[in-house]
Amino acid sequence: MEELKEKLKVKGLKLTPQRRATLEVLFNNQGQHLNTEEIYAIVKEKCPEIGLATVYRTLQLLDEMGLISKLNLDDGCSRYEFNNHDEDHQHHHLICQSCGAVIEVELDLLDQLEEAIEKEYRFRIKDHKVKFFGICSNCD
Amino acid sequence: MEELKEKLKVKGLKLTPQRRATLEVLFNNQGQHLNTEEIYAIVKEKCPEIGLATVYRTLQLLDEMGLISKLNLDDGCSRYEFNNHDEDHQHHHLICQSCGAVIEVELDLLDQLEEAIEKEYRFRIKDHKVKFFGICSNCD
DNA sequence: ATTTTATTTGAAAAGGGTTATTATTTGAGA
DNA sequence: TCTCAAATAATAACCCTTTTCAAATAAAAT
Ligand SMILES: [Mn+2]
Ligand SMILES: [Mn+2]
Ligand SMILES: [Zn+2]
Ligand SMILES: [Zn+2]
Repeated sequence: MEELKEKLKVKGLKLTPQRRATLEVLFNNQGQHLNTEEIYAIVKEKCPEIGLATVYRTLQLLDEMGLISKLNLDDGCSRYEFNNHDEDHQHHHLICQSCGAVIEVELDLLDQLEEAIEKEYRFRIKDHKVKFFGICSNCD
Repeated sequence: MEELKEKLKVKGLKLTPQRRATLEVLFNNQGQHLNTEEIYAIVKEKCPEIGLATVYRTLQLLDEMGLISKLNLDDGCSRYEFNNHDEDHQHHHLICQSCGAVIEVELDLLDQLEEAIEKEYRFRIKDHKVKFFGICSNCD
């Protein structure tokens, strides 16, 4: 939360109750992948006067600032999750093609691939998004 | 094209000129990542009577059949590319955060990670989508 | 504490990619 | 050729997201 305040100040932006509350919802729901409507519903509990447009704007802002990540599950809406600073990279996702479950993968194991890319393509990697599709243990 | 005919027949679906033409456009524009409107415009050259809704339906169908792949670049629309059967997996993409360039990566190098996932999570991997974000050599 | 000012907000409208509807056409097997 | 389920074109509807704009407000200046 202090980090949010600092990053906002640098850009001349304000720390509002709405922004604070929205970030708190993401922080308190780690491991889930909530869409904007779901986040809106939860934020309203603590911040009943907030508007849906503000939630959209805030999520966009928090994503640009790197505090949260957007996730696309091809279900017609954007989903978000809190960026845990303990992990140095965004974690990977396993998506079950049978039941739709989304599983978090803590393993990174991309160092070899990233090194090869940086060398071969002279591309400086800042971030990545990795999704694996298949059948989860419950469905197998 | 023969593969399309076979896969359609299995499901009791028809091989129409519209489907044929749409797949040909993707085949003839490999290396690009066209959105639906762009594909529609090109298909119209050979198939002027085709409707936009048919292009949407066909791209969805070809994606489900595994003949093409959908790509999300967070620019408000879906993009597609032909699945080259020479590659056994979908290739990775490098996305420049400065100029927006999209670069194809032929290296796979995910075997180690995929093996670890199959073992540790008992998840049978069928496919993957991997995007790297950073700065390309032109912008660096 | 008061004033100032650029930023932010809520409500509602607009936007825009995608999907659904429906009457008509058509591919492909009999 | 006949038959019929599947596909199409045109258009309306859908729905997630962004924009608009007047009012409110955080935060710096006084
Ligand atoms: Mn996650
Ligand atoms: Mn590609
Ligand atoms: Zn499953
Ligand atoms: Zn670039």
